[in-house]
Order: sequence, then structure tokens, then C-alpha cells
Amino acid sequence: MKPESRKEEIIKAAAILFKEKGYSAVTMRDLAKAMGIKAASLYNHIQSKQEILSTIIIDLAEEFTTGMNQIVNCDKNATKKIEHIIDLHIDVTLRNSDGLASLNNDWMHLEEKNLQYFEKMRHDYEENFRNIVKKGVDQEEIKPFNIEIMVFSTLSTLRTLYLWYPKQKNIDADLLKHDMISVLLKGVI
Amino acid sequence: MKPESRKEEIIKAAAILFKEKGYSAVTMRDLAKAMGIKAASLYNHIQSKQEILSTIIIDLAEEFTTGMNQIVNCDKNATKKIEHIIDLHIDVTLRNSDGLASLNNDWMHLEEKNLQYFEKMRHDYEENFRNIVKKGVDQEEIKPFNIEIMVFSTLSTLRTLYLWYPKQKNIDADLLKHDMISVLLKGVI
DNA sequence: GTATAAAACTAACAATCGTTAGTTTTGCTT
DNA sequence: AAGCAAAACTAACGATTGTTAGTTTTATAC
Repeated sequence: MKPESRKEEIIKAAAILFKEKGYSAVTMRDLAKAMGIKAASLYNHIQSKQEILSTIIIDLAEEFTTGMNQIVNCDKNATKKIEHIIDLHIDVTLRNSDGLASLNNDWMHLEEKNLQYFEKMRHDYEENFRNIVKKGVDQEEIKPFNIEIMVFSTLSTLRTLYLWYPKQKNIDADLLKHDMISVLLKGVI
Repeated sequence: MKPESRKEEIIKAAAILFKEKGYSAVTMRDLAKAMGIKAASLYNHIQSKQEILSTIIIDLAEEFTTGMNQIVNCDKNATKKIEHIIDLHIDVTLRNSDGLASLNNDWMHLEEKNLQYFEKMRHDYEENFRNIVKKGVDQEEIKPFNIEIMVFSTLSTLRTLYLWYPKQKNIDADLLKHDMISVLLKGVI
């Protein structure tokens, strides 16, 4: 049991509240109550409400960026790369499903600098995904459907995992990965 | 050109703002500015901020409920029923993509009564969807993958259409339906 | 032109927001 | 026991929130 700093505890509690009501609807007094202290005491550990949000989102976005870069640079065919992307999303979701709510729904409340940084990471991520699918179509690994629709459909499912996973009791991570790959790649009929 | 009431104009403007920043982050002064009037003037047309939100969400939820009930009661096989569900989502998205943002992200800010009503409609909708897929599996129309994953995956994509559709310029509705059915049902490899 | 209703306005309210300043408590180290 | 830093506290600030009351403007019908 690693000694978790008070700041990390606050950020974790905040992520849960942000997931339930969204960043704007959660007050510093709500967060303090969840921590069992007064709102002003939070400021012994964090600089601002905004700092909490940007920590949650930017850390996760960088995790996805790092993971995607490894996948892009690995020596596999398109299908295997897409399987790795599915793996990546499931891994991150299992580790921090609360934070993913903020990444998905509250990124627009980031301030200027971090907002730009986030939007660039998201854009690059999607672009990398798109290129992998394109290459798969060119090499006739992947069916020549509308590429935008394939990318969008897959990403939608992976990005929404955070909502669905916590409701499934005791689902095995490897089984989840296997089934998700089947459904997303091979279709249901 | 039907005469759109001032109230309808306000709700439409609100849906756009809610989509951009979420219900809690949009103030009545923001909404008034978007309408070119003062905040207090809004109250000549609407009762409260909450009324705007519940109008947006409940109307849409009832639309989905009605559509799903027709599909459930029609005399088709599971595959055709799923195709109809895809149709339904695309139709609603084309008609009111702004409002769908609130339905997806701000339903938790509904008050007690409407919150319960909404949650029941959503639960029934998902249950109907699940049963259609189950029947399809039983009759060997649909592959025997994990049902929860198939339902979740399809619904995630359809629910997120509102984010993606407005970015695609001039995409034809029928083409979109056709390709979406292909990707969601037949898989990409 | 005058009456009437719709729709805008100004001004303000009580509540709540994120945050700061200054102080006290807590828990460890010596 | 004393000293000290971490972490809690109380009290309050200026700004903003949704909303109300009362008034004025605008547009339509006669």
C-alpha cells in the first residue's frame, strides 16, 4: 500500500463527483464534504478547482497519447494494431474509470493552455487511428466501408466503456478484451 | 415556415449552449445574450431554467420510447428490428442533434419527478434492445457473443452520433444509415 | 388614435460560488 | 516537553447565480 498523498486523495474524490454531476455542478464545498473537511482546507493541498480538473484530464490524455505512439510504431498489421488500441482503452478504463468521465465530458472547461494541449492530443489520436484503419483497407485486411464511420463507431464504444464497465460485476479483463475485439471487428451477424 | 414561438426559440438556443458547455455551466444571462435580450425577459416565456432542460430531454426520450415501442411490436426478425433502431437514432439525430447532448450528458440535473420518469424510459429502452438481441441469438440470426457487450457497443455508437454527425458535411442520411448498419452489424474485417 | 397584450426593460433579492487571510489543532521529531 | 510543519479550522471577500417585482416599450386590432 503506497502512501497516497492527500492531494491524490482529493483528486480521486473529485473525479468521482465530477463523474456523477460534471465539473461545473460540483462545488468545492461538495468536494470538501466528501473528504470530511471544510472547503478552505482543500487549498492546503491544491491550488484551484481548475488544477484538479486539468490534472485528471491531462494525465489521462497523455496516457492515451503514449499508448497510441507505441502502437503506431510497432511492427504489426492493422488488425493487430486495432486490437492493441482496444486493449489500451480497456486497461485505462479499468485503472481510472472515474477520471475518464471528466476527459469525455468536461474537457471544454479546461483553461486556454491546457485546452489547446488536450485538443491537439485528441486530434492526433484520432488521426493515428484513422491512418491505421486506412492502411488496413488499402491492404485489404479491413472491409472498404466508410472509414469515418468505422473510426467513429469504434471510438464511441471505447470512449463510453467507463460508463458501462463499473456496472458489470466481476467481469474478467481478458474476457472483456476478447469479446470486445470480436464484437467491434467481426460484427454481430 | 411554421410560426415558431418565442419559447421554442429559447429552448433551441438553450440546447445549443447546453451542448457546448453543459447545463450547469450555462447561465440564464448567457442564454439571454444568445437571444439578444436580458435575462429577466426570458421569464416572460419560460418558467425556469429547469423547465428548459426537462422540455429538451423528456421530449426526446418520449420520441425514443415511442419509436422503440413500434419496433418491438412490429413483425420482423431481430436483424431488421436492429436496423430500425439504427434508423430511429439517425432520424432523431438529424432532427435534433443539439438536444441529444443534454439527453446524454445532463439528464442527472433533472428534478426528482422527471428524473425518475427519464430513468424508467431509458431502462425500458435498454431492456427492449437487449431482448431483441437475445431473441436474435436464440434464433441463430445473431452470433452468440456476450449480449451485454453487443448491446452496449451498438448503443454507445448510436448515442454518440450527435457529436459526430454535425462534423460530417452534407452526408446523405440514407447513405449514413446503410453504412452504419454495415459497420455495426457486419463488422469491419 | 387609442386600447390591449406581448415582450422587452431596470433594479434588486437572497443564495451560493471559488478563494483568501489569519488562526488553531494535530502529529511527529528531537 | 518543546519545536515545527502539515493540515485542519473560522470568517469573510467580491463575484455570480436563478429569479422576482415593477415598469416601459413594441406591435397589433379596432
